Amino acid sequence: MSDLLERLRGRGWRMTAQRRVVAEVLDGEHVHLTADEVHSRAVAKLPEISRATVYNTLGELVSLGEVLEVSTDQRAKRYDPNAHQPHHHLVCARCGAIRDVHPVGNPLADLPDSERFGFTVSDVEVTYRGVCPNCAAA
Amino acid sequence: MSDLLERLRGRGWRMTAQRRVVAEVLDGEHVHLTADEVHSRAVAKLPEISRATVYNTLGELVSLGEVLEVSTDQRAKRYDPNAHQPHHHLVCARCGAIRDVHPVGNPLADLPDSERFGFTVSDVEVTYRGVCPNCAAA
DNA sequence: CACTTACTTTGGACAATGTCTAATTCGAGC
DNA sequence: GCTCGAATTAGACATTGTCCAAAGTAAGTG
Ligand SMILES: [Mn+2]
Ligand SMILES: [Mn+2]
Ligand SMILES: [Zn+2]
Ligand SMILES: [Zn+2]
Repeated sequence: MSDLLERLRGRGWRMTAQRRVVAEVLDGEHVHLTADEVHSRAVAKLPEISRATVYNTLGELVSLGEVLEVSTDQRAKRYDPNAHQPHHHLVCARCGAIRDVHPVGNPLADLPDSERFGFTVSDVEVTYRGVCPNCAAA
Repeated sequence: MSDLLERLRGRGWRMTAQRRVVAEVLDGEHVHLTADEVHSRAVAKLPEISRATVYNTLGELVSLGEVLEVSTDQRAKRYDPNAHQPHHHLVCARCGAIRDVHPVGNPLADLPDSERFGFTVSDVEVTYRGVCPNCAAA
């Protein structure tokens, strides 16, 4: 994660204990935390960090393109540090577990012109749903 | 829409003015209204209908499989009467316009076993994003 | 190192969306 | 027309997120 912090400092980001902690919490693979989850974990490392700062920092990381906002359910937005490799998501319908996945082919090509209604289509977002091995065993 | 009302009556649905109005509001193609929008339009036809009833009725229609809940943005859920023909969505990033689309091929087949993490994958949801002709012209 | 200043953080008010409940009303079968 | 279980209602409450004015601080300057 010092990669990320270095890059951010290079972009003129003022470094604070709060921002360092948020960046630390977001480290890892298949990480898709809600703002509230980020806040809880951040508080464990820096008890005085406020909810507003977590929201501010997440918003900035998204603006900078260093974190993605994903919404796999209609509850809270989730924050995804895997911003530099395009991917989609596989979600367990029972427990909510989320994995990053890389389907083959280009889903954009699957939308015929006759189904584009004159839109300029530039992006596609795919969410697979199913049951994870843990939940299937239970 | 009397199709829908007939079907619902057949399923033992008690018919009320409120439910009739909600069903009327949801009639049409490419309809994807929020609960609040449904409420506004319902109030225009039946001024005393309450917010709670709109939420209740929409929830029941979803449970009955007569209306789909779609979330194309991370704001409010949208309610879609086109529940009997599987489809995906094309969304204008500027104005939020939503069209029903039918991509070719089976997107489920595009997810290799090596990318399934042991999940039993049963469903996929695709959202295309772009700019609609109206917004492109402006 | 101390100073300065613009940037950051903070608590709490506020907003948007949705859920729940207890009291009242009502549809529809008899 | 009655009756009764089902539906409606207003409003309290919950969750998620935004905004603001006041206080604190990172980091460049000399
Ligand atoms: Mn991801
Ligand atoms: Mn639709
Ligand atoms: Zn699971
Ligand atoms: Zn548009």
